[in-house]
Amino acid sequence: MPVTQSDTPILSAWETSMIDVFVRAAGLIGLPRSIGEIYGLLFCTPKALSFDELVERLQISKGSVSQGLKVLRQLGAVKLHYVPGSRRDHYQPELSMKRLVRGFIKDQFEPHLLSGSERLDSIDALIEEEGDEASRAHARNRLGTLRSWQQRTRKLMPIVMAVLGGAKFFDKEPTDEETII
Amino acid sequence: MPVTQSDTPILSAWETSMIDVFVRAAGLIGLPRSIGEIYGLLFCTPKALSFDELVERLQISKGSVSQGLKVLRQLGAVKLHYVPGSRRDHYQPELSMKRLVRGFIKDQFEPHLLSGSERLDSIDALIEEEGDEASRAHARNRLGTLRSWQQRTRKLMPIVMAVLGGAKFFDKEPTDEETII
DNA sequence: AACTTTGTTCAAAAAAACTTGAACAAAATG
DNA sequence: CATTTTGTTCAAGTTTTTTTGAACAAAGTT
Repeated sequence: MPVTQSDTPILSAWETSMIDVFVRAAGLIGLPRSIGEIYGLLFCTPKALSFDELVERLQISKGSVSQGLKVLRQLGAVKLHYVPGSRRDHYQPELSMKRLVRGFIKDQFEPHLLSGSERLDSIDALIEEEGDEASRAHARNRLGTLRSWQQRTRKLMPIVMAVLGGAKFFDKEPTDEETII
Repeated sequence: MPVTQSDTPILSAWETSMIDVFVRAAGLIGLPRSIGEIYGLLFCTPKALSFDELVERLQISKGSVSQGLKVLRQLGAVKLHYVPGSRRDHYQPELSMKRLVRGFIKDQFEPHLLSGSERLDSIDALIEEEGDEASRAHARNRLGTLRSWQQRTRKLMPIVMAVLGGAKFFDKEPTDEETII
């Protein structure tokens, strides 16, 4: 008889499905599968989970869990939860969409926007080395378009955060507030 | 003497830098380098470019250009531009940020949101197979959170589009309108 | 202090994504 | 209709990203 994984399934059907949702969502924003799995399982589970429990229930390596939790902590997507009588770190998911989005923007988006501004300035300089004035004029014009896109993106962020924060500037129907914002 | 690529550089310094900006931006939204290069070069160039010109100036394969343009067309990020007296297709970049963002959302985002709704419904069913009521209650609660996130994401999109459309709901200082919206 | 527990690091392996180029299809030209 | 032009497709090759697991560090126990 061949060695099978285990007789008791480690994840229930609904947990597997819900984790799948998070794996896909992770892919959508450019994060690896394992990170989706970790956050997903934490999201499914009522109590805080330890490092080992994540390794065992998800059947992924310690390395993946370690690096995955590191990223999730950086993003503010998981919180350390002290469990009396245990030396292990226990983790709970951040459930506030606003905080999740803010963490993602701060960590993955803003840095690129910032370095983008500097790059645009250096392109500005390069354009002046261009041969004829007609070319320079066109190049400057396009650079201007790019700068306007950057500005608009920057203005958008606070608005997004405001909307996620529960402000209902544009709501047509009232939202039910039984769940966490 | 070894064979060098060419004596005349195919791209100027500012073009290379600006294309680099688009390559990074492409990476940020999960699109391959080659697509960033193609859109970037079109963005830099005053006149419409043909398939062959893209292959030659970017020094990438026909396959990459073909597939890249296919995706860019789907996204509405490039437009076919008829050039009299030429059988070749010529391409120009979409310069409206609003249209670019709409194309991206419609093509890459909405489908996932939609299929997401169906998935959530099927999870709902799976939850009822769960053993004890306490577990089911928690699972339902989390599913509710997920649904609220989805709703909020959906509500956000029209607001984003409105802001990019030039509406200035939240502006503090007036924007200069010399460049394309 | 020796041992155990807990978690991190990082080189190598595996998997996924991207690019290439040759073969092919479609349409225009002579 | 044979030929050339133009662009697509897709299997194979390349590069990048992700995962693994063994070695290691840090801190707690006995």
